[in-house]
Amino acid sequence: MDHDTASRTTLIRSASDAGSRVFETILTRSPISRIDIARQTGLSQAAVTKAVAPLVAAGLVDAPPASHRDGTPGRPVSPVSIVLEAMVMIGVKVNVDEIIAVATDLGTTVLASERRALSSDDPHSVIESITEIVEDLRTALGDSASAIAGVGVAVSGDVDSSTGVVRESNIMGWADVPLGDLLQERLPWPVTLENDVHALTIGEHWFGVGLGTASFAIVTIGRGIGSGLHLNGEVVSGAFGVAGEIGHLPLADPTLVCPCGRRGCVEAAASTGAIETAVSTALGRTVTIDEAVALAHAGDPDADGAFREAARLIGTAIATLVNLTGPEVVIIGGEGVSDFDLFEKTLRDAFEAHAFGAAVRCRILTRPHTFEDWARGASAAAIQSLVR
Amino acid sequence: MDHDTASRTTLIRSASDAGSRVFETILTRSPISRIDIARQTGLSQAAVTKAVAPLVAAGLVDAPPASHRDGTPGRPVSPVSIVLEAMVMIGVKVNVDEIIAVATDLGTTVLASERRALSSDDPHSVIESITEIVEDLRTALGDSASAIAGVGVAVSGDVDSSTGVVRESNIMGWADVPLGDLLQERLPWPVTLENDVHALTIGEHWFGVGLGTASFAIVTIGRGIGSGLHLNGEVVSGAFGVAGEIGHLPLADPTLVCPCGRRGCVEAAASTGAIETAVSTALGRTVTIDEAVALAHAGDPDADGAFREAARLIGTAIATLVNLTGPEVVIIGGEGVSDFDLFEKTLRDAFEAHAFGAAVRCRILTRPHTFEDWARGASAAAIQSLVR
DNA sequence: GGTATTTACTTGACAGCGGCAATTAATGCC
DNA sequence: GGCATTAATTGCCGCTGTCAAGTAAATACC
Repeated sequence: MDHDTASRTTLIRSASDAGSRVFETILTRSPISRIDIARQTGLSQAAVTKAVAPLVAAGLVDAPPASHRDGTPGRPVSPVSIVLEAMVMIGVKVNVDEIIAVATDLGTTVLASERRALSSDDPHSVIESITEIVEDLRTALGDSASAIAGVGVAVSGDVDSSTGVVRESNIMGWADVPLGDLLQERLPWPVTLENDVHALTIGEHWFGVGLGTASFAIVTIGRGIGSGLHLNGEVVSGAFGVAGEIGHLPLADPTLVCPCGRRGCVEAAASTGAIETAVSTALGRTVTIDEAVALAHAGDPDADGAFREAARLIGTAIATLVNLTGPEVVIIGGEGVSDFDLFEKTLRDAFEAHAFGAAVRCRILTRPHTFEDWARGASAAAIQSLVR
Repeated sequence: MDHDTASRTTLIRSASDAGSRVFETILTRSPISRIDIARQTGLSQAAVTKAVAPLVAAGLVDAPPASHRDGTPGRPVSPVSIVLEAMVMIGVKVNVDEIIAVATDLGTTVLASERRALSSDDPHSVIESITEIVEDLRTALGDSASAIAGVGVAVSGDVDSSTGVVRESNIMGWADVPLGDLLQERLPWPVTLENDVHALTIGEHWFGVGLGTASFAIVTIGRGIGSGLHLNGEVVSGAFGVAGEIGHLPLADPTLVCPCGRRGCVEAAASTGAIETAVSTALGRTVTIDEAVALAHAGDPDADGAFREAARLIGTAIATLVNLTGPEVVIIGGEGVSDFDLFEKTLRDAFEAHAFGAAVRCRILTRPHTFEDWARGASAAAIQSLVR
C-alpha cells in the first residue's frame, strides 16, 4: 500500500459509527445527495456534512459542483459519489481444483482476473497458489496496484470469518485450518476470509439485486445447492456455522441417498450431478450435464423429467425457506442457472403451491453467476470488512 | 399510573443506549454485580455505575449492601437486583373463543389471572372484553394496581407490532384491524400488540430457556404448529409478515390436504386435530385428543402410529428449520407438549437423521406451555417494548 | 430585474455520553 | 497494622451528533 491507500484505510477504519454508515451509504447508493444520505441513515444533515468532508479530502468521495437543474425551486442538490478507483480490492474464490482471483474497484467491477489450477488441496499449497495469483494480479494492475487495500478469500464450508479459521470444509477436506492468519503472514494487505455463499450474499446485498432490501436470500444451483440468508440486515451464520443448507432439506424421495449420507436431500435429486446420474441411468449410458440440457431442450422425456423433478424440488425448498424466514427477495444464482428456462415454470409453480399466505409476494429473481462472480463476492466481503 | 410508575416509565423510555442496555441486563440477569454488567454489555465499569444510580433512585433496582463473603481477597461484589414489584404488566392472549389475561411483575411472575369467554370475534366486541378483563385484573390487584405500566396483547396471525395493526388473522377472521390504536383509546397505559408466537419467543428469550442465546427458535405444537425465530438477537418477522410457518412446510404425504388448502403441510398430519382425525378414521369412531393419548399409552397400534408419524414430521421440520437458520437452541412448547413422551424418541431420531453437520449440536428442549404462559408472553412483549 | 420563496448545505455552539485514570471502599493474608 | 487484591466511584475530558441559525443557489412572482 502506498501512502494514500494506507491513510484512506485508516480513515475508514477509525470512522465513527455515523461516519461509516455515511460511507456505506455513499458506497452503495452513489451518486446520492447529502440530504438523501441523512434520510437513509436517520442522521441530521449537519452530521452528514461533517462526515462527508474528510472522505472528500481523502479522495474517497467526489463532490462535484451542482449541475443538475430540474426546474424545481430551491438550491439544487449536489450529489456526492464514491471514487470507484480510490481503492482496489482483490477477491479470491478457492475451488477444489482451481483458484479464481479478480481485482476490482470499490463497485466490484473487475479490473483484472486470473485463474490457476490447483495441484493439491493441501492448505500450504493453496496458500502458495493464492500468493502467486495475487502477485500475478499485482503485475497485471500496473500502476494501480498501489491502490490495493485488501484481499477477500471465499471458501466453501464452515468458515469463521471473525477469526479467519476454516472450521470445516468437506470439499477441500479441511478442518480447523487458520487460513486467514496463514495468508496474512504472506500478504501485506488485510485478509478477509468468508464462506463462499456468504460472500456472494454480501456482494448482492451491497452491489446487486439485494440492494436496499432488509432481508433476502440467495440460492445457488450447481454442483451443490446452497443458500445465503440476510435477515434484519445481517448475515445469518448459524450458531454452529451451519445455515442456509437448503440443499440438504429432506424434501426428495427418501429412497435417494445423498452424497452426504442422509436420505431424501434436495441435492440428491436436483444438483447437476444428480441430474446427470438420473438421465444416465434412464438412458443406460453416461450423460454429461451439457448433454442432458441438450436432450431436455430436444424434448427427451427422461431428461425433461429429471429437470422437472429438480425444479419442483428447488421450488418447494424455496417455499420452505420463505415460509420460515420471510425474505423480501430470493435470488437464484450459481452456475446452474444458465439453463434456467428448463427450470422456471415448474419451479415457480411449486413455489406458489407451497408458499404460505402473503409469502407468495416474495420476488424470485434469477442471476446467473460465473465463477468470476464468486470471486467478486469475495472482493465485496473484503470491502465490507473494511467498512465495518 | 400513579406518580411513581409514571416517572419510572419516563426514566426507562428516555434512557440512553447504554442505560437501557444496563437495565435490560439487570432485568434479565439479576442479581448481578456491576462489574459483570460491564462485561456483559461491553461498557466500562464507570458507565455502569452512572447508569445504575438513577435506576436505584427511582426504586427500579435494589442495591443492597455487600454481604456475600466468600473467602476470596478483594472487595466483595455487591450485586444489584431488579425490584420485581416496581412495575406491574398486563398480558392478554386473545383466542378465538376466549381471552386469557394475566398481571405479572417484571419477571413475568403471575400476580393475578382472569379468563373470559368471547361471545363474538368482532373486533369491537373483543376490545370491549379486553377492557373489561383488564378492569377485573385491576380490581384483583388492589393497591398494586397503581404500578401497572403497560399492556401487551398477543394475537395469532400477521401482526405489525410497530403500528399495532393486525394485518391478517385467519383464526379471528380479521384483516387490517388497528387493534393497538383502538385499545389505546380505551386504556390509560401504553399498549403493545404482538403476534402470539413472537410474544412467547420474547418471553423465553428474556425470562426463559432462551436466555443468553444469540439465536433460538421456539416451536409450538397444539391446534396449529407454528414457530418463532430469534436470530442475531432479533425477532424474525418476515418481509410480508409471514415467518416461522413451520406447520406449513410441505414435508407430509402430498395426498393430505391441509385446512389451509395446500398439500402435504406438516400441520395436516401432526396437529392435535390431524391426530384426532387419523385415529378416528382408523378406529371408525370419533376420538378426542385425550382419548388418542390414552390409547397410544395403552399400546393401541393406530394411535401409536399416528403419534409416531406426527413426531417424525415435527422432527424433520425442526431439522429443516435448523439446517436453514442454525439456531443454538430449539424450544418445543405449546399445549401439545404435555404428552411429549409420545413424541420424544421418534422426534429426536428424525431430527438427527436430517440435521446437517454441526447442526446436530443444536439443543432441543421442551417446555409445556399453558394458555396462561401465552398471556405471560404478551406481558414480556410489553416489558420489552417499554425498554426498547 | 429585483424581491420573495424554496430547498440544500454549512457552521458553530452546546449538551450528553461514555471512556480513562485516579481514588475510595472493602475484604483476606501475613 | 501494613499489603495485596478486587469492586465501585468520581471527576475530567474528548468525541459525537443535534440544534438552530446562517449561507448558497436555484425558481416564482410582480
